[in-house]
Amino acid sequence: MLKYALLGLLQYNPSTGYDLKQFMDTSTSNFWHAKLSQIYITLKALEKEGLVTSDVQEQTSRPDRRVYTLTEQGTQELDKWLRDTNVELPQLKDPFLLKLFFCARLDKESLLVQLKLQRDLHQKLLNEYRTDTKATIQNVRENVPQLKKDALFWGLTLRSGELIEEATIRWLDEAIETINKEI
Amino acid sequence: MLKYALLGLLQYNPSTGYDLKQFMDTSTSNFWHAKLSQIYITLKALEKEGLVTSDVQEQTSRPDRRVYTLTEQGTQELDKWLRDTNVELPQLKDPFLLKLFFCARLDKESLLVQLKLQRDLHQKLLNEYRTDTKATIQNVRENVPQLKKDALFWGLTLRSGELIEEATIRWLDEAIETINKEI
DNA sequence: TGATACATGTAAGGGGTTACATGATTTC
DNA sequence: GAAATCATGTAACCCCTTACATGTATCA
Repeated sequence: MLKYALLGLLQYNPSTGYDLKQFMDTSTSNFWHAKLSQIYITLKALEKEGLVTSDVQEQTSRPDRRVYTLTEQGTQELDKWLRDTNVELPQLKDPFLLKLFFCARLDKESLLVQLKLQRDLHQKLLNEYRTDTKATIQNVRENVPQLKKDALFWGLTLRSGELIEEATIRWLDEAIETINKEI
Repeated sequence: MLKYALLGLLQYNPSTGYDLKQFMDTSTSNFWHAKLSQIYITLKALEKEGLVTSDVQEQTSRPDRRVYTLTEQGTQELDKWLRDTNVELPQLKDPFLLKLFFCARLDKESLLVQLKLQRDLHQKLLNEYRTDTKATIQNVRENVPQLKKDALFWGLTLRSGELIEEATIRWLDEAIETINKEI
């Protein structure tokens, strides 16, 4: 799947692994993330498959940059993936919910501390979505005409994050209330 | 993390790997899942760590059952994990959102088909939560007094699923409308 | 007659994390 | 003087998925 994230990002600009990591961290991190080491490995594999090419830009005081470019074949692979319908739901893994499932063993105070901390973290993320992320996308929409349509879709994924964070915060408030009443 | 899922489930009953798989599929699958092969491997590792013990129950017309039991040390490990506060948000990976991020490349019709299919899948899951899953938990709450407190927490994780599915469906409706209007 | 449930496991390979290695430049 | 930024990569390890291997009993 990282494969497609990289192909997708490379359609905008030829980039180094380092660039792609930065871009992911500020755009897809909400629903997709990767470590630099894995990005380098995957880029190498994509080149072997002929989906990207790379050339080295020499630098003096920095390590040389290996810049990857999407090939025609890579573009086709990306399009094929986009058309291929997801017929299943994402199988998410959420360590916090797993823990909560077994929390009958835990004392009330620790429990409330953990729920409130999660609430804070989600609230912070939601605020970030509503300010920074929103502004970044708005900026592209207004100032980079050739990415206007892309920005619409980025906005949809952002809106998903916003609605899910709102729901999560409401749930945590409800859970805190339940615990306070019933334990 | 699967480690803790298994320790947590074993607190209720000594079980085989097969049993644990069944149990996970009907209780935690919403936020944690695993393949049988991985469960067998992890149980073996837990036994090596001294967190569970196993004994074999011979059967005639079926393969023998290897029944795992939580040890005192295992119980302590589980409690330690429960008390250990999650100071970060879950790093979720959602292939559908990743794809949507790049969907400016896709034609409107395919796009709408994919969004509507996702909507159906999420609606089905939500219905399941509201009927089957809810009933199962309610049943334990009313008929198994020693698990009444546990059932409260199971209910909280179910409620999280319900709220998130509702939010997701609302988001998909909104997205479909946006696409219809703006593309 | 074929699928499903029961029941356990191994092997190969993919994907991901953490740690290690290097090293100049810029910023605090 | 220390930390962050830029920049690439390897190695070890862990977790997970898919496929393979085995075999009876029951249900449709």
